[in-house]
Amino acid sequence: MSATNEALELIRRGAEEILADGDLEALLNERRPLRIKAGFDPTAPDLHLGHTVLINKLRQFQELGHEIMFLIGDFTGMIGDPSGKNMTRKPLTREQVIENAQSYQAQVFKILDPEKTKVMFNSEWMGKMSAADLIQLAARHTVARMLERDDFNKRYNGGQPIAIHEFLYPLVQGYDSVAMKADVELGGTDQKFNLLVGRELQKYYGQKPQVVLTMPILEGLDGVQKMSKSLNNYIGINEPPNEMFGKIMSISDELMWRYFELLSFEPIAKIKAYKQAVKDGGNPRDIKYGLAKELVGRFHGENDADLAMKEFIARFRKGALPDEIPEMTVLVDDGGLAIANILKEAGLTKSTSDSIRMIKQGAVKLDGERVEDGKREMLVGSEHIYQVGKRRIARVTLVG
RNA sequence: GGAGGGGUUCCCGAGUGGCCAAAGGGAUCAGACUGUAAAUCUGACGGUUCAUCCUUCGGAGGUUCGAAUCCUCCCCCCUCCA
Repeated sequence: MSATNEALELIRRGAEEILADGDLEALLNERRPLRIKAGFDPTAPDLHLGHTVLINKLRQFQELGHEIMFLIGDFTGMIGDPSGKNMTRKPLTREQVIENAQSYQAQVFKILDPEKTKVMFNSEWMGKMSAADLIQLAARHTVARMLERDDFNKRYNGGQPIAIHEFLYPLVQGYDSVAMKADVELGGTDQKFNLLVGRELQKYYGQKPQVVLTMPILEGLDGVQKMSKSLNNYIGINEPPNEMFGKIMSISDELMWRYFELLSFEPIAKIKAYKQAVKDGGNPRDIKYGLAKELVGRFHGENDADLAMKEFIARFRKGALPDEIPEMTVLVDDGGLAIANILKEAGLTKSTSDSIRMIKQGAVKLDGERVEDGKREMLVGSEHIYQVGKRRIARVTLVG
């Protein structure tokens, strides 16, 4: 396989769409570091694995020796991107933008090599643009074409307001490509329209139109809806190793392959081999261990990943207690307190009713022994390990 | 401004005077099983002094022995017309 073909295979991995694929091949054949652009709204500083799909792709380009331009849309952030939203988003203040941008970088450099990443801000050129320039830019696009964009279309037909400045957003994003002389721009599938505007504008400004590469939106833990914080089906990249490991192990065996494709750096051939192994009767669990270890290792280091795996096996396969059990004290008024109440006070259950339900279901253990009677009183001064289900554990001391 | 439809427990959604703490689904949690916090099956899912009593069905009043269900006013959302 030629170097170009090898690169193409890597770049195409997981990609939803590449426009135009032929252009990409031609670019790669130029044998020079390509200028790869990806823009980020400085709004969400709390990244989860879903966000990393795109960043991983950037990293692949980086490894192939291309120049990554990480664009922070500080100027556009002050406008507010309406993509995929049905409502006009409220703009950010200058301070928020700067703060978010820094937090962004700290997280992104867990994947990208900071030495080889150029961080740019679009206020650099947009801030200098005159009103006349802007109107000229706006003249490059028609209302009808803007209305082709799905979300604009829906809102327009649905009688929802579209503010004029929202039309400017794709134009500004497109102009960024001009200012940056981008060879390739990456974005989520929801960004496709905006990315294509970049091609149009580059042509107008006498540049070769950028190749547009869109990446799919990653499904969350449920395997159906997109990963997002508000749906609470996400794995945050700043989550503690044990938590992250457990969450990855909790995805379905089927979803695991999707995560391999989009999140793992293992070569495709190896993933194919895994699939075959499972087909031949191998245990998908063991392969999932590998995925969990790789991802935890990426964000916390190999050591922590090893520890997380050991703890997972000990706890969930062998039913052992975790290494570190949170300690807490519960204040008791008169000598003793019923177990049901202790669980509630210790925060192991939501309410006394919840405690009673859990006990009924056989979920509660006291020093490893199943609790049958929630009314049983424990005395002041006693110290025991209370457990609700497999995951909620605390060493509770009663004090008077 | 006019006409109509609607706001129910985390979400969707049934319920039109007592059998309603409120069907069903989703999410969640637990148990069993297991090859994993997969899959599957079972159960729980307002609070409490737990076979009791209390608080919930947009808000405030009212009718009634009794209301999520009927009446009055108010707030919010949607559809059609102007």
